[in-house]
Amino acid sequence: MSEPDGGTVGKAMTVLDQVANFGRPVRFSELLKDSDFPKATLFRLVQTLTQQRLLTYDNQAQTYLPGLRLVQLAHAAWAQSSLATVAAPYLDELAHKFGEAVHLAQLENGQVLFIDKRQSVYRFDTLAQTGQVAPAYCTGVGKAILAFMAPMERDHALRQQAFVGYTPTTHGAPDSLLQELDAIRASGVAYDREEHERGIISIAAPIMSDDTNVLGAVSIATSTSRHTIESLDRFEAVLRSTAAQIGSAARVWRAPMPANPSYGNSGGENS
Amino acid sequence: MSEPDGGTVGKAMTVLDQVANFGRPVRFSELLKDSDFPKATLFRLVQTLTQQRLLTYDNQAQTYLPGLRLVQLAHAAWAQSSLATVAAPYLDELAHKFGEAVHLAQLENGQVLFIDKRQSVYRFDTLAQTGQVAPAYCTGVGKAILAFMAPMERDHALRQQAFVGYTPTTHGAPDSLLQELDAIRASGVAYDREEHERGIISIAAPIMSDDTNVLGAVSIATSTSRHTIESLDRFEAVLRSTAAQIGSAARVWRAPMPANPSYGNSGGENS
DNA sequence: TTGACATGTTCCATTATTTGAAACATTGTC
DNA sequence: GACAATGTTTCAAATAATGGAACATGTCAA
Repeated sequence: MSEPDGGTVGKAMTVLDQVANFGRPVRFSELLKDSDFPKATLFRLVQTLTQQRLLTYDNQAQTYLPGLRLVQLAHAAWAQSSLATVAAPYLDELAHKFGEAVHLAQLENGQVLFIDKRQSVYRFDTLAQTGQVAPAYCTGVGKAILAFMAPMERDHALRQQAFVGYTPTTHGAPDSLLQELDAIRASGVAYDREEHERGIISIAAPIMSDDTNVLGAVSIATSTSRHTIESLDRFEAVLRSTAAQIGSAARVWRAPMPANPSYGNSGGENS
Repeated sequence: MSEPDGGTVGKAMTVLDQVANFGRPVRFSELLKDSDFPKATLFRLVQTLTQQRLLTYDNQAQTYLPGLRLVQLAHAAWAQSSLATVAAPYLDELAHKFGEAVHLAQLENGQVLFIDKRQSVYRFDTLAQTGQVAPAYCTGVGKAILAFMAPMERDHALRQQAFVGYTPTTHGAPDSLLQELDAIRASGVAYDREEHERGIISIAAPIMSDDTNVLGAVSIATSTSRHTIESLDRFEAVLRSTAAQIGSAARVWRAPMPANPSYGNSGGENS
């Protein structure tokens, strides 16, 4: 981690993230304490963000909060993300069929981002909510995605994992994870064996846009009070076929657009 | 409104909005055609946004889309917006009790922003989804909020209304709307008489944090095939009491935070 | 009341970033 | 092969961001 910023926009985003991560109304001085920016600079950044309605200022309590404009923008991002809209009916079906929690996730900057979810009829709540992020190395959806990524991208993603031990079963290092990813690639499904949250297990399948391209993953999550890892296999067949259906639906959805067919582009991030 | 921008961040946000409003993958040249920015400037703005993952670049199709980082940020905004989290159980209750669609909205920059919703059991879909925006002057929630705003703020908001005629019953000018707002203030509830969408009607109640401060509004929306404006009154009592409950819940929720009791702050916008 | 302290806001000369016309590069088309 | 369209880079000039320090405001203790 050297300098992910550089431009003014980057600095503004750093501050925005900072406020978002506080998870509660935050004072200017609190931000200042946590920030590398000098007082005057931070002040103007916060002011700019507030003007843009990316932050909200509560002048009763003199605190800042992430602004609602973000919710508005996110709707556009969500609606246009190929997966979310396409997958919705399939998630409904899965949730309805089994009554368990269903999650749809994509990888975003090395982390699992939950794009959509369906609640279990049993109303216990996993942490996951739309828009939330979780580590990739210790979630079912995360491992399902990692397993089917192109080796180069996967390595990049693996280097972003923190390998914090949330529970006794959490992977503590890349080695054991890599081994499991091989197994996942062979079997086609990934399990979360209480690796992130004690008492929560899941089975996840990757969503492929084609043989080599993973878009995201679906999972069925439940609690150890109702299922064991073994009994999750009851869901496997339907889960896999649903993931496959979502994949092809996404492929079709993407098709209308190209205008210039075929391209010989070989990887390469921009800048 | 001449130039809401000025800073670099403002310009970047303009571009981000532009991409979001396209509602589909968009090429650089399309953005350029629609933009006041010179080519090189726009190019660098788009590049910056992409680096920040506020935009996603599909180098297959050479198109830009709003980035998933927005979804992540929006979750923070949503979870911390006093209303959304506080109101959730009440929305559940309303939806369960009547089986009709329930909407929770706030005013954001003169527009109605849907913060949360519950689906009707009848599965007809109104336009509203979380994160979507709608005009204030022709929706139940919008009018409920406008009616209870402080006069100065209301005037400001009214000047932001476009008064487009979506249907025959849409208000075409401020005059008739103002009259209705008086009536709403007197009665405590607002109706949408197919003003935004033909066939969709709703009854809405404001959510007040105290006698003079409106936070948002809740509504029950249905279709003309199941209800008339008159039969919506069946919901009025429960809707009003729910709105009141959400209001006091929000008040309590805000209380825990201060740390330094009492404050003699008298208004004053910043900047 | 007074003074010390913490927090938040503004100034302004300096510095660094952004700007954009024009040149360049790449790809698709006739 | 020349042409057109789209996307990318360059570089001096214009602009915006910077941050140390001064200022303002409110808080608290003596």
